Formats: sequence, structure tokens, C-alpha cells
Amino acid sequence: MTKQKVLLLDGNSLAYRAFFALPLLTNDQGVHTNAVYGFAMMLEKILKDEQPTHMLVAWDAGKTTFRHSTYKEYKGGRQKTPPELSEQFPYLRKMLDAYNIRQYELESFEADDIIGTLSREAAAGGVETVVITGDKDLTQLADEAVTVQITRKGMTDIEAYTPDHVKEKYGLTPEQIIDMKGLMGDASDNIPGVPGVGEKTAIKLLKQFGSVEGVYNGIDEVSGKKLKEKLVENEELARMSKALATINTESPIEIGLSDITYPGPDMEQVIPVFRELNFRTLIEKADGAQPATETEEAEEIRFTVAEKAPESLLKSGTAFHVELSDEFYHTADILGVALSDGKETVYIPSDHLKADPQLAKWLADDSSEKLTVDAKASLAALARLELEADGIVFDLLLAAYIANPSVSLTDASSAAREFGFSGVSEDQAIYGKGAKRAVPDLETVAEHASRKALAVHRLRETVEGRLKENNQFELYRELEIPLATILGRMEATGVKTERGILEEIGEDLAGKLEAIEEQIYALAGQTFNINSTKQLGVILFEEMGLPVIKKTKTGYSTAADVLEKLSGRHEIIDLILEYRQLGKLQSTYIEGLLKEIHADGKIHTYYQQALTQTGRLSSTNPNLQNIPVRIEEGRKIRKAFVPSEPGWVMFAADYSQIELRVLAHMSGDEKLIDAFREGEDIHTRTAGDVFHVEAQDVTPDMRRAAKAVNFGIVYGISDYGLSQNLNITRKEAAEFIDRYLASFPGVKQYMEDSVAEAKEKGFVTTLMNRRRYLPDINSRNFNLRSFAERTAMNTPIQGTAADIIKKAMVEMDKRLEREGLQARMLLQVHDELIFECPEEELGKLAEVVPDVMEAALELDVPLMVESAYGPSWYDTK
DNA sequence: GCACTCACG
DNA sequence: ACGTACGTGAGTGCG
Repeated sequence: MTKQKVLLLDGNSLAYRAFFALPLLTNDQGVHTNAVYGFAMMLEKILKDEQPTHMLVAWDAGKTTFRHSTYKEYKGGRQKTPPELSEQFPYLRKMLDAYNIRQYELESFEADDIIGTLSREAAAGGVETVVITGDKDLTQLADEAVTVQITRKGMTDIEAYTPDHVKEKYGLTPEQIIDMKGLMGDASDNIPGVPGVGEKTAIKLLKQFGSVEGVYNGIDEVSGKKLKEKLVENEELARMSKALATINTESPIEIGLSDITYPGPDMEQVIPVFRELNFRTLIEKADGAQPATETEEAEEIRFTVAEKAPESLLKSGTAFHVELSDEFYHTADILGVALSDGKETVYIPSDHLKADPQLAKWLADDSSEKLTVDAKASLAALARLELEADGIVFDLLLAAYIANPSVSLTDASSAAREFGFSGVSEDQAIYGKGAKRAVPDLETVAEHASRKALAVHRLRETVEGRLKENNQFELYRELEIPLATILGRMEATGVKTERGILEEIGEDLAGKLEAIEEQIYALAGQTFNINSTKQLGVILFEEMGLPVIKKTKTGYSTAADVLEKLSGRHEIIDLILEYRQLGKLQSTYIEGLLKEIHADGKIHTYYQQALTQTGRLSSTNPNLQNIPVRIEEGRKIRKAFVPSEPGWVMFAADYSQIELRVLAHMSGDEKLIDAFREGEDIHTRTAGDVFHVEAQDVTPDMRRAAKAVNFGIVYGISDYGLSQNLNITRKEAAEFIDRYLASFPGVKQYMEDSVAEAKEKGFVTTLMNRRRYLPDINSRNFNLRSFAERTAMNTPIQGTAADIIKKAMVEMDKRLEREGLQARMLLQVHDELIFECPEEELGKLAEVVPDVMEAALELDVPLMVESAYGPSWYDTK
């Protein structure tokens, strides 16, 4: 049974919020739709984020409520609901019905009271509850079980109010919000409060006396003669205001939790409503997100299970798919192979694969074109059966990624759906998840695999057409697909890792950690869990009274940059920093890596080729792209990565300043191009230009600042970001940036152009036409928009650098083969390649590798590569 | 499962 | 006025 979660929405408040947050939109019938649209956007987000089991939208009912009998001016003076909004309520209700969301209203009660009453029922049953509203009044309901979420400017931007949050914001408990209203009133509801008492005074009083009642019980202790007078004079008003502001949690509602179960939306109902309202984007989203419907699922597929691949399928243009028991293809059980040419589909269970020489021959024949989904996984898995595959010209997964990297591609189903085909079940639906995961019967697996092969075959034309339309076919076909084979081989080759070296470092770390731990406990005067930021925060900021520099949304920040600022104030700080550092090495790199060494003494990472938004690779299980290097103590971990053959060595080559060189090229900035052409130290040169001094007069501090500015430029600079990085004021940072941009006008122009292009087209591109869509670039939400703008500046640079090294890898593979070298490419770390090779090949490699990397793409500035070698990865510096 | 922290480029 | 540097993955604590 899944955990229950109740979602209670304040219909009127949200509709108002949406109405005023968005510009007046209309559909083709002239009906205003902005409130419905905002509501729908918010719903989609909430449903996705919260996954509720119960849901209710509560509406206000009637003009007068029980509160009016207390105070007839309640909510007086309010503007009448604009007709442009009123006309939208019917559509809102209709849409909610289509979503299968229960709606409820109760004569003479407000939505707040319905929500309050239901949330108490849920809380009593220990059920997690989320209240969503645009109205801060509801924060009084927050407690352990109830979170109140308030929409901010944009409808999908939501702030969660928990008791901690309320406490942080006002210094009060949620219940005291009512008392605050009692004292200060609420203009929007026309609650009077005590005249002359505002938020500050109210909070001060409540901190002293706890509640309205408390204030009057202790009225003699109230400081300030005037204030006391006002309070005494308006006692009735205060008590009444509090009553008005109090949500009735015992309203006579006729529904309970069991009446508001949420079965999920009926998209067949929702989409027509969207269509009526002309919600194009939402329709597209809904269409894409819609699970395969029963009719589609039921579409007949003809496939046969065979012991041998039929000759009729062993030809050019056939799709194949290797079905595995899970996604970890270095270890997963290989279940079988499906083949399809669109007419005939066959599944061959794995027992027969090795005994099918015809199939093996076909797979290895590069002149026979093959289509597949996730070539890399297939290749790595087949390699374990000593089968090779060549001639792959189509990979559905990579195609979907190139078409739009923002789509989450988990399996063949998601990739197929990206191109409008929903005839493939998700792997999870077939194999289950978590503890219930299991391989089902042969027939089920055979059908699942067959559907994938068939989908691959069917989609080829559509997919290639789409990529060609966007000028991405070359990127896909000449870069990503060949790279998949290379990565598959790198993964399968793996990196030899010396267990003994890791263990030795681990023992050393364990000793140091223990010593530091004892010192920390001694200084703190108690033992506690140093890894718990919560406990550490209490010790440092409450017990030791150190100043709070930064807060996180859940408490005190104890991040390294904060601790560094506290470094001089107490000896414990440096010890904690060291403990963190060594603890990280121990848990992530020593213990973590030891767990990943396979029986062959090697680590086999998985490169994610269809994941990052910029075109970079990522590395998982384990991540070999973030092995320590910056600090010597951690760098020693690299001593454990060694060649896999006797007489071999490790060889590494990295691009120098590749992103800044890409920036120089793409921006065409003359000074930047010049600097690189003349082979100057780029940070020194930048410092000279920004600070208007000669190169020999640049101080280390100036160079450091310039380096940070250069990084900032690449990241899509902001004064705040730079100020944090350099620990200077925002104003100083802004000045640096201004001076930089004045010195490099081409860069300034380029940054502006990138953003402008994104705003116009909705996406940005790299030199090789990789795309990233930026839907938030025109958002009215400052944060979202700013983020998209920085992304528009950064992605073409980071992405082009990724294109370049990928291209280098493809060329490298050919070149090593052509030169007849035994050297093997093992790892890629964004701007560097790591190899192992026989010692006698070193001379050749030192020539060939930089040569290939530097020639990967011709830019207006030279690409520079530095290489090194040694007995372990550590020594390649 | 999320928040926080920290490792890399 | 708004609140952040870009891109990742993994371990730990905690509800």
C-alpha cells in the first residue's frame, strides 16, 4: 500500500492568484482563460511533485458566512470579482472534473474552513497533508503533518510553509499567526485589529505574551503607555479580530477523507477541455506524458520465439535489441535478442545466441546496416558473450537525446514516445521495481523485446527526418553513434584498480579521522554526529555562539565556504573542515570504489551519453569523472588506478583552457583571440586588461580575481555569483564585470546575442548544432528567466567543448587503429582523455594524441593539449 | 526521498 | 525587488 498523501487546494484563492499573475489570455472563442491556464500549470506541477492519493479543491460559497454574523463588515470594501475572472470559474470546475479531482463547497463557510477541517481529520489519522493556496492566512494550519504551500508570483513557483518556516519568518508558531491577525488586523479581509498596531508590534507582543489572551492577562507589563492605552481601548476589537481570523477546523462538512480519493486524471477527458481553451503546450505535454492507452497496448504484434535467427532478417536495415534483466549491462543477465524488419519480428532467447554463427556474423558485419535502441548497452552486453556488433547506423535513444536533451530517457519506451510512438511498455511495467523486481515468463519478455525492435524499425524515417530538419543529422550520425561504440568499449575494457592501495590509504584515513573526531568532541565538550549538519549547527551556532553567516531552508548552513569564514574564531572549525574532507575521501572514494571493483580487478563505469543538458558525458556506478585531484591527500587515490598489463603505463592528455578558447572563437573577440594566438597566460592577460596594468605588474591577487571573472563569464556571469566566489561585495563584483566587458567588447556582444537568439528561437546551439531548449527564457518569473539567460550564455560554450572532445575521441579511435597501436582509451573527464599503453608506444602516443585532439575542430584560436604519463593515473601530471 | 555537502570539469 | 554562479554523481542524515 502506498503512503497516503492528501492535497487540499484553496480554489478561489488560487484562481485569483492565477488571474492576476498572468496576462489576459483568450481562446479562439474570446473566452478569457488566464486563470484556468495558471491553475492548470500549477496542477500539473503539483501532481507531479506531490503524487497525492487524495485531493480536494475547496470553494468559497455564498456572499455571507458565519463570520459576517460576528462582524458584518468582514471582507467589506473588496473589489467585485472582475467579470473576466468570473467567466472562467465554469471552465475551472470542468477541468477539475476531467482531472477527477473532487470539489466541495459549504454554504456560509469559506474554503479555508473546509480545508482546515479536513486537514485536522487527516492529521488525526497521521496522514501527510499539503495545503495549496495563494493566501497566507492558511499558514496557521501548518504543523508536523500539514505543510502549507503558497504560490508566489508565477503560479508554479511555490513556497512551503512548515512550522519551522513560519518560525523563521515571523518568530512565531503557526497558531500565533491568528493572534498576530487579531492584533494587527488584515486589510484584505477587512479585519480591523487594534488601531496603531502593525506587524512589528504584534510580533513583539506575541513573543512576550504568547497570545491575544496573554497580552490582556499581562496588560500591566506592556511597555509603552500609548500602546497599553490602545490595547485596553480596543480589547473587544482584538478578541473579535482573532476570532475572525481563526479558521474553523470543525466545520459541519459532509465529506471525509474517504470521499476524496484521487484516482489520477482521465486524460481523455482533460485533453478536450484543454483543446477548447487552446492550451497548446499543455496538450502536447499531456499527450507526451500519457501512458500507453489500452488500445495502443492492445495493438497486435506478431512475433515468434526462435532458437536461431531466420536468414530473412540477417540483412541490411534490420533492427536488433538485446534484452537485459536490468539497466546495469556490465552485470545484468542477457535474456535474448529481438530482430525486426518491420514485417517479421523474432526473439531469440540467450541460451541459443552463442550457437548461432549466422547471427554472430551478421552482427559483426559492418556493411550490414543495423538499427537499435541504446547501442552502447547492447555492445557492452554482447561483448560479454564474445559477440561484436558493427555497422550500427541508427540508435533511437541517442536520436531522442539529440532531438531534445531535456527529455528524461530511461528506457526504449520513453525514447519511442518522444517520437510519438507509444507501443512499447516501460521496462518497469514488465520487470517491476524495488523488491518486487523480477524477470517474468519468456513470452512476456519476448513480446516486450520484440516491441522495442519493431518500434526502432518503424521510427527510423520519422526520426531521421526530424534530425535532418534541424540540421542535427550529422551530429547524430557522425558523432554520437560512432562515439557510442567507443564508449561501450571503454566501459567494457575498464580500469585496473589496486585494491591494496585503496585499503592502505583507507587505513591511514581511518587513523586520522579517529584522532580528529576525538579532538572535535573534546572542543565541543560532548560527542555528537559530526556528519549531521543539524547537530553540528546546534553545537556551533547555539552552544558555541558562533555567528550565523548563511542559512539553508532547513536550518544553519555549515557548508565549507561558511566554515572558512569562521575559521579564525574557534579551533574546532578547521578540524571540522578537515574531518569533512577526509570523511569524504573515506566514504566516497575508498569504501565506494572498493565496492566497485569487479572480479577482473577492474572498475567498469557507465557513461551516460543521453543525459546532460549540454552534451557532456556523465559517469556513474561509479563516477570516475570526479576522482580527487585538487588536494594532494585526495589525489593519492589516483595511485590505485594502474595499467592492466605488465609493462604498460598510464597516459593522459588534457585540453588547456578549452572553454575560454571556444568563447574566443564563438565571440570573435579580437583581444581574446589575440591572447590565445600569442600563447599568453590568459588569466594574467585578462588581469592586465581589466586592471589596466602591464603583464609584469599583475599581482597574484589580480590574477586570481581575473581567473574568477573568466570562469564567471563562461558560466553566464552575475555580480552576485562572482561576489560569492571572490568573497567581495556585489558592487565590487559588478565593477569587475563591467571592466571585463569593456575590455572584451566582442564577448559582451556575444553574450547579448546568445540571450537574444534564445529569446527569439527558444533554444541555443553549439558549433556542431547540438540544441538546448530554454522554455523559461521569456518567463515573467525573474529567477527562471535569469537562470535561462545564464544557461543561454553557458551552454553553447560548455556544449561546444563537449562536441570537440567527442569528435577527438571518434578520430582518436580511428587513428589508433590506423597506426596499429595497442594503446587503449580508458576514460574521458570532460577535457581530458586517459589511456593505457605499452611503454614502447609512449613516444608515438605523445605525438599522436595531442595531434588528434588539437585538430579535432578548427577554430580561430589554436587548441592546446598537454600530456603526461606514469605508472599510475596519479603520475600523469 | 529529499536536503545538504562535496568531489570533479 | 527578485536571489544565483555552469554542468554533473554519491554519501550521509533524517523524517
